[in-house]
Formats: sequence, structure tokens, C-alpha cells
Amino acid sequence: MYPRSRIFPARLLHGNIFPGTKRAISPFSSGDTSEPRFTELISKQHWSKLKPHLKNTSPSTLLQHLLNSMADPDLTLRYFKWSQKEFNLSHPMESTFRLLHSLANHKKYSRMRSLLNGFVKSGSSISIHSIFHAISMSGDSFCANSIIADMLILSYVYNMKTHLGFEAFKRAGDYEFRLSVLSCNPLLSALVKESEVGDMEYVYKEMIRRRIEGNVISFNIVINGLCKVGKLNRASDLIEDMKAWGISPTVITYNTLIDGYCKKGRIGKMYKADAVLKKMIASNVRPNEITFNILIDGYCKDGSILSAMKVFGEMQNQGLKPNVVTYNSLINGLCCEGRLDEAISLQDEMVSLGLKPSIVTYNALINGYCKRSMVKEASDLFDDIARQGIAPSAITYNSLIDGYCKDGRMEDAFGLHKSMMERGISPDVSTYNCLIGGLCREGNRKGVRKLVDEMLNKGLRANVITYNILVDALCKEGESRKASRLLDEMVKKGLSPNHVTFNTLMDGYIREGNLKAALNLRTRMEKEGKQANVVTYNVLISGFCKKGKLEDANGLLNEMLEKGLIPNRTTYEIIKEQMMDKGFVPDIEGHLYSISAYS
DNA sequence: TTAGGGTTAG
Repeated sequence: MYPRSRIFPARLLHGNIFPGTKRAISPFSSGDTSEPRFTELISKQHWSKLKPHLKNTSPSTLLQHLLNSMADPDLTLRYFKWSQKEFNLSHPMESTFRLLHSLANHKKYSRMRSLLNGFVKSGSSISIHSIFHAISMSGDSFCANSIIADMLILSYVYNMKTHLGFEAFKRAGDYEFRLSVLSCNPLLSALVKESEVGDMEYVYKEMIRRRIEGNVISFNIVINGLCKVGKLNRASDLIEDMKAWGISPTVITYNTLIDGYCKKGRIGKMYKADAVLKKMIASNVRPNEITFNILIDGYCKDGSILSAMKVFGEMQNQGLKPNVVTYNSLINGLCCEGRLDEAISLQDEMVSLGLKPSIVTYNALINGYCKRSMVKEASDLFDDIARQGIAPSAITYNSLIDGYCKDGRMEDAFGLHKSMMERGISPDVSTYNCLIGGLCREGNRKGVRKLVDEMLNKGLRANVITYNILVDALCKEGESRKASRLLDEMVKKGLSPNHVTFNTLMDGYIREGNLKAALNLRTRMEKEGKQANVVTYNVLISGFCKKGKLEDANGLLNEMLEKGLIPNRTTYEIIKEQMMDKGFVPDIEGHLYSISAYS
């Protein structure tokens, strides 16, 4: 059963093998009658009696002997753990894997997991290659090799060392270790959570190539990953693929795709989400509470409370009970539209149904008050929830801090920042973004610099929003050149500028009359795969208007409509104030009438 | 080991 003859030359096992160890004092040397005594001491955990013997023999030597003597792996493991702790040492990796092989051969899987967890936690800098080499050299059971490798990957993932788990997954192919869904699914899931969707796709493809049998959960995770990065068609196709593999999509599969359309879909996304719902029903998969919650939230975020309310009614017609999440989505939707009275009525309704508002409910309401400049009400609600014994979250603080900042009450905002730290809630990047935004509005450059330094000193990294705030502030101060340097800096730091970044800087160029720079920036943005959106068009149309190039502005307007982009209030204000009031009637057939709706 | 709600930027 043990591979010693193959792996370890005989002379290593039977001779005086360990440097500094004399044969005479080796506890298991041949003819030594004390072997049963040692195993007895270990099994009875008489460590104090065992310890004196380890003055002459190194703890690792004893471990080697236990492994060679084919002692009960439980006993060896017990000694392994005690000796590591007692002598604050790490046994050689080879011994660890010989022990793992022994445990695998006895099907002691939970013991293996715990041993591997310890190995992974010890954070050794040994390469995956060396580890896998050690695994294959310390046992001759092909099956045990694979089980150890599988569990090792799982340990990496559980200990938040996903990159090592991924590396091990890649290398496992070279050693022909056969992995299973037990490690692959958690690895796929961790990669999605860490936004490493490219790596997730690699794992998925390799699973197929290596014939690792995935299950419905594997597909659900991959579909979720694809949805998170907006690859909705691919996600949709995968549902067909899984059917072809004989795996039936579940309610979770469909919910994931519906949520993908709600959150990442483009034009007509709610129509597409609804189409998935219909397909799901046609496949005899019944929607559950979560399906309805996803749709309700989707309609709310799409600005259609009316549709959300219809779905809310349909959900109840189907005999499904709305829960806290359902109400939170609706309350937040109403708050975002400034319909606070209705939001509060819904809160009353949920309480009357026996549902307890959560911190998420209160955060939505606090934010709603702040957005309508009702900072007093927001702050009263903040105090009220504290009195109820509900712990505010970082988001609660951030919402109120932002409310104070936008109200110009920077002292109060910093007071809350201080008190959140006193309560043990760490300010995050959003907290700093709110405060930095407040100081920018005041034109307090020195304060901004100090705050950015404080944030970085805390180990927090500026994100895209931080940069966008700073870019905007510089543009508003007429320093678009400096702002463009910030754009380069963020790219250098590995952040990818988004629509807001480009549109803000474009707006800065337009303010300074530099239409050419704005148009160049649009080209750069599209080269980077970001198509102009409504805000981009508004900025550029306004830029042309300011230069008196109304025909060009009209051309852009048509281009925007042809792309299916829906003009917003700002678009119509530009049309009215910068075109029509100047006697130019834009040629945008059929769309002109909408202007009256905004005026 | 898989799905849903709350904060910050144009």
C-alpha cells in the first residue's frame, strides 16, 4: 500500500537517514522494543511523556518513522499536528503528502481536508509545480493523487487564495490529476466573485476538454459569470448547450439569466427579461419569489414603477408571498423617483404583514430623503434606527454623509465619518468619494489632496468613481489638460475608464471651446469598445451648437436616434434652448413633438 | 459549490 520502495530508496528508510540522528537513539530502529510505547503515548495523547524522547530525535524524524511503520494514519496525524504546534515547525512537504496519501487510502477525507487547510494556511511559498511533484512522488495511488489535488484546490479557494487554486487547476492537467466538480465548482464561483470571468471561461472550457463532468451548478455558475460581464447571448446559448448535455436548467438557471438581462441588458432589456420568463414557463420551470423579485427590481431600476407594481400583483396572484427583498426593491424604486410618501406607505404595509424592515430598507429611505434635500428627515431616521437597536452599515453612513456633503454641511459630514470609525465601521472608498466630492464642490483642493492621501494610507485604492470626481472637478475649474492626465494615470493603474470618465472629460473640452479634442476623445472611447451613449451625444451636440454649427448638431441628433438611443430631458433642453430658440428647426421627424413633454 | 434588495461620478 505504501510506496516507499518506489519513492524512497531503501537506504533512506532503513539506514541512518537523518542528518544529526544517530541510529542508536532512533526510536524505531530495528530491535527497538519501544515502538508500541510511542504509539501508545501518541494515541493516549501523553505528550509530556513523549516530549523528553524528542530531545534526541528530531520531531520530523519521528514523523518519518511513523509513516514508514505504516502506523494508523489517525495516530500519525495526531502526532503531526501536536508536533507542529509544540515545536512551532513545519514538517517537510514530502511527509505531509505521504500522510495525505495514507489518509486517502483509508478514506479519511475530512482529516485530509483539515490537514490541507493547515498546509494552505501556513502560506508557504512553494510553487504549485513542486507541490504537485511531491504529491505524485509520495504515493503510487493514481486515485489518491487526484483526490489530494482536488482537495488542495478546494482549500485554496476556501482560504481566499483563488489565484493559487486557478494555478493548481491549470497545472493539474500536466500531471493528469483527475479533478471533480467538488473543486471545480467552488473555483468557478470564486473566479466569478473576484470578477475574473476570463479565467472562469478558461476553467469551463478545460473542464470539457479534460472530460471533467460538470453538473447543473457548474452551468449556473458559468451562466452567472457571463451575465456579470454582459455576455448575455453567450449565457443564453449555454442554456441550450446544457440541455444538449442532458442537464436540465433549473429555476436558478433562468433566474440568473433574467437577472443578467435586468442588470446588463441594453435597449429593450426588460422585454428580453420577460421573454426569458416566458421561455422558462414554457419549459415547465415554475418561477419562484426570487424570479419575481428580480423582475420587480429590474423594472424599478428601468424607471418603470408601474410595471414593477404589475409584477408585484402577479406575484401575489400566483400565490407567492412578497418578502423583505420585494418591498426593499419597490421602496428603493419609489425613493429614487422622489416618491417618498408612497415608499413610506409600502414600509407600513410590509410591517402590517409582519415583515421587519431591514437596514437595506432604511438605507433606501435615508437615501431617498437625501436626494430630495430632506437631510433633516434623513438624519432623524438615522437616529431612529439606532434607537431601535438596528446597526447602521457603512452604506447607511455613506448615504447620510453624501446628503450632508451635497447640502454643503462638510463639518457634519466629517463628524459622521469620525463617528463611524469610532463605532468600528471602516470607511470605504465610497465614503471617501462622497467626502472628496463635497470638498471638490467647495473648491478645497488642499483638503481633497489631504483626504486622498488619508484614503491611500488606509490601504484603500481609488476607484473609477474617485477619478471621475477628480476629473470633473478639474474640468469645472477649466483645467481639462490636467484632467486628461488623470485619465492616463487611471489607465496606468489598471482601472478602465467608463462612459462617465470620457463624457466628463469631453464636457470639459467643450467648456473650453475645444470641440476637436472632444471629438478625438469620442474616437478613443469607441476604440476602447465603449459606444457613445445619450450623455455623449448631449455633450457633443451642445458643443456643435455653441460653435454655431447647428447642421452638424442636427446630424448628430439623427445619428443618435438611428442608434435607438432615447433622448432625455437634457437633449430636449439643448434642442429647445440652443437650436429652436435660435430659429433653427431640427429635422428629426417624429421626435420633435416630445419636446413639449419636457417643457 | 449556483439566483434577488441599500451608498459614491457625467
